[in-house]
Amino acid sequence: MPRSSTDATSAVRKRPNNRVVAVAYDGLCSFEFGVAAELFGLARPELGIAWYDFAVVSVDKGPLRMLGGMTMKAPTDLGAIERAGTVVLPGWRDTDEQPPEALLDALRVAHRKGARIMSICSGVFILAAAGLLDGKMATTHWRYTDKLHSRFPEIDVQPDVLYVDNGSILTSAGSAAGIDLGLHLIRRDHGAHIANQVARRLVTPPHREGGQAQFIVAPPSTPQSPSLNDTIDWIRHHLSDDITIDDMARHATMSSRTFARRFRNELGVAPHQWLTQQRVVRAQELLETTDASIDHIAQTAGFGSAATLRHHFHRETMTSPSDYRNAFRA
DNA sequence: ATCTTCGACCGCCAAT
DNA sequence: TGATTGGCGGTCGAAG
Repeated sequence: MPRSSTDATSAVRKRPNNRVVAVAYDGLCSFEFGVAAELFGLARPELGIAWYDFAVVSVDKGPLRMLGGMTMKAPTDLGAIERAGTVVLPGWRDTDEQPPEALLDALRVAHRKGARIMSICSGVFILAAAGLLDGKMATTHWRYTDKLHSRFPEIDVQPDVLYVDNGSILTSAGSAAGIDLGLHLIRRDHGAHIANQVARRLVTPPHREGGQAQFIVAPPSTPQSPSLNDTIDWIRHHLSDDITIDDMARHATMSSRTFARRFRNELGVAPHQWLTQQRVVRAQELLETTDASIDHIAQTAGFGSAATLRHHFHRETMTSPSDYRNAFRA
């Protein structure tokens, strides 16, 4: 699994800059913008924590036309981008149009000052134009991957992933993958428990919640078969048991070879690898919400020993279980 | 740190 | 004819 430079300690960052700025423009992609507003702009008092401070900045003077025929207004002070902790690029109106230099400058400054920048769908072309993706892995909507690759050959385009996390530069595929990437960021900031509550409010499919892998592979390209979904639910309810591929295949009433193949096609990871990711997520939740010992959590999450838990935990999150607990259970 | 064992994964291919 | 299935075996990595 490819790994690239990342701010591995982001999970234990001390005083996060929680200002999130979404970049609007004439011809705004309404859905992608809506994803950003919903995830970061909706007040969530029920979580009992300080949520993000969400703002919108436009590169064009209003009124801005939005996809769907509405118009909106937004302030145009691009300085807000340079002060943001997180910048969201919710698409771009035309992948062939060079974004305004003022915007690219603001993004470069923000990046230099440590801000995270995430793109949804065609928003990746803005990051690319700013040169912030050179030598890095990135993704976008499958309709644009070829164009992105030919226009920016120095970018390592990943066509088959939901999103790519380079630490401070994050890109996501088709519109809805922006939700997955946003949840991934929220998980980095606030832990799996909070992120799962947000996901539940959004009613997104649970198996897309994933772990903290930097690299989440493609969503289903074929219609999901009901038996596979049933089996996935079954596995999620039996994480603490010893489950082999044969057990899974038997539950799905398929041969193990066919099960493994179908599983990989639909979820993008091999069955056991996915199982391990789910177990790490379970361990994260237990670390955040209980005072149980690491040993006990390891057993409950289905790992044979605390050493095994630590091994996989570190691989997925780049931190140790106890550091993780300290960061999210203050 | 190193070794052994065992299961997972995946390419290949024949059968359906 | 093309797509799907499932068995085989080599390789790799996890677990202890």
